[in-house]
Amino acid sequence: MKQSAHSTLEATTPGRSRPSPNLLVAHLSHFVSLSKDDISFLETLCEKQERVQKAVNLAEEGDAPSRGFAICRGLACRYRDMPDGRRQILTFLMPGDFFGLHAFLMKSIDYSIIAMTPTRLARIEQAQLIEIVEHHPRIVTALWCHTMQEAALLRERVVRLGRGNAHIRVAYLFCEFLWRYRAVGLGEDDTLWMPLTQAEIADTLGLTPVHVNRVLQDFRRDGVITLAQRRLTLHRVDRLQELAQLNQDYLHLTGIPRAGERLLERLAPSQ
Amino acid sequence: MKQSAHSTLEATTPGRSRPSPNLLVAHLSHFVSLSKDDISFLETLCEKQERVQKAVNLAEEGDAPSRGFAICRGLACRYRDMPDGRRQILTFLMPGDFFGLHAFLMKSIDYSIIAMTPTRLARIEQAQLIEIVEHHPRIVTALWCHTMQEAALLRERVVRLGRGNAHIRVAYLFCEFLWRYRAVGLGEDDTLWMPLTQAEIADTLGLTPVHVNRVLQDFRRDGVITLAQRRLTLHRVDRLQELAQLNQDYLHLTGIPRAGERLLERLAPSQ
DNA sequence: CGAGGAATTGAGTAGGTTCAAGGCCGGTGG
DNA sequence: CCACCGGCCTTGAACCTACTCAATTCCTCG
Repeated sequence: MKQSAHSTLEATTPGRSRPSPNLLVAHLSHFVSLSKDDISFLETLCEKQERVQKAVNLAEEGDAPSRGFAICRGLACRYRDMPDGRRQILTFLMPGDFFGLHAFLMKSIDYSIIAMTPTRLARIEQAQLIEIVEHHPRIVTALWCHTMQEAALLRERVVRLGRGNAHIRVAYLFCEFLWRYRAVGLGEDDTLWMPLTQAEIADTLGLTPVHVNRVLQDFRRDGVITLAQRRLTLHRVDRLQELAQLNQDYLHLTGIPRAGERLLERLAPSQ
Repeated sequence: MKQSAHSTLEATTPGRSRPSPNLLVAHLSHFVSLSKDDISFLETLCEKQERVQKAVNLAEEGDAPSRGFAICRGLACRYRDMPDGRRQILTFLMPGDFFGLHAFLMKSIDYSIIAMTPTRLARIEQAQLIEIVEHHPRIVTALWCHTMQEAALLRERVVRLGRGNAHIRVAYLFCEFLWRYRAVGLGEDDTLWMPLTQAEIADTLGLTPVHVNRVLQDFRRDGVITLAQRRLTLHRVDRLQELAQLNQDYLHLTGIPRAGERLLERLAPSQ
């Protein structure tokens, strides 16, 4: 029942006809359907984007959390440096992702954030956070869902690192990228932008660059992927997905259940 | 600056003189100071406790999320079964922990929960959740912090699984137990209740029972720990902590920063 | 006292690391 | 236009940590 639910990857966008061109809207709309007002608020957010070069640190371990951001373009990651010089990449921040909105509850953050490519982000000031909480309850709900999704992604990571071999881990990472890109309307077919170097993949999956390289060779030899010039094509997505042991909707994109909606309406009436 | 911050373990209870006998109160008080009203609400919650035997499943992967709970006594865990019969334990639910309160935002849960020992829990009905949101803003805030703490614990897990060898992982697990127990006022000295079997430790850390056994032998030989009859004593906590590469306050127990308090007051006035 | 789960120990194996060298490719400067 | 440089990728060989399989002992509990 559970383990066998490995069906084909689908870009599921329940309650939405087609993904919005604005990636924040596209992402959050998976969780809750937003009002016109919500949408235009998010679009306004994206008007003044900040450009950040590759390899620039957006935050450092130990910092007091500062303002929040939303990623409009590019790729960033949370990571942790180890005493011996190695590092572990924790999570990726992709277009449509938010971060730092809950961080004001912590005195310091336990990870650093770095831009892995040239990146554009929309800063979210306190004033705007307040505006969201006071006037955009559906965005608040969607951001909750976003937080739960992040936690779910971390759990998947733990499972792969704890019980998966190198091939499973790499397959998982590629599927994660494909699914998350599709969730915001990027990566139509099975080809996607994969800006990570093999060393960065290794840092993500707890492997060495050398071994990542060998796994990739295997996948290429088997005709499962093509990867060159930062473009990754997944032929045989089904095979990869099965290898990665991913089940449908692991991103929890199918919206909140009926009971949850009723409860929410009770807690925070939307109109 | 950051990496070298490995000082000695301390049971830090900022803003609170001594931990409350009620473990929910003790836990949440680390994040926000609760009012008398908040405290008596939590105490009332614990009056009708549900007893659950060892090895009983509290939830199954794929289930629609049901009611929430708080753990009053015992130990439970979230876990995931693998297709090949192995399993990965994701997180531990210890006395003072809450779960299922945000789950109503998801259509199904991606993990199972099982009681690892005889456990007592306080069920949290929807009505009570509503009461919390409407009348206990400080509890709401503390529950947010609790969620962030859970995410931080998952990140630590990823780091250990990704970049730590077996010794580091075991050392980390023991430190996590000690710190979390201390956070709710259990485990005064360096001795604590460790109900996990070696197989369960293995399932947590992505190892085999055999290898866990060998690591434990090493630690015993070096006089770092004593472990027998489910009682674990950490002599040389400092050594373990250094091995585990844990920095101070990784549980984020030192309360929310001033700026966060002001923001919260603005968003949800506490009186 | 018996039974079954848990812990322990040994020996052989394998997946991934380490170290090291060489090749590819894009960018830069003369 | 070409030569050089540096980052990234690739490949080989030796090594090592942790796994596998299997047998034995220890505990605990009925």
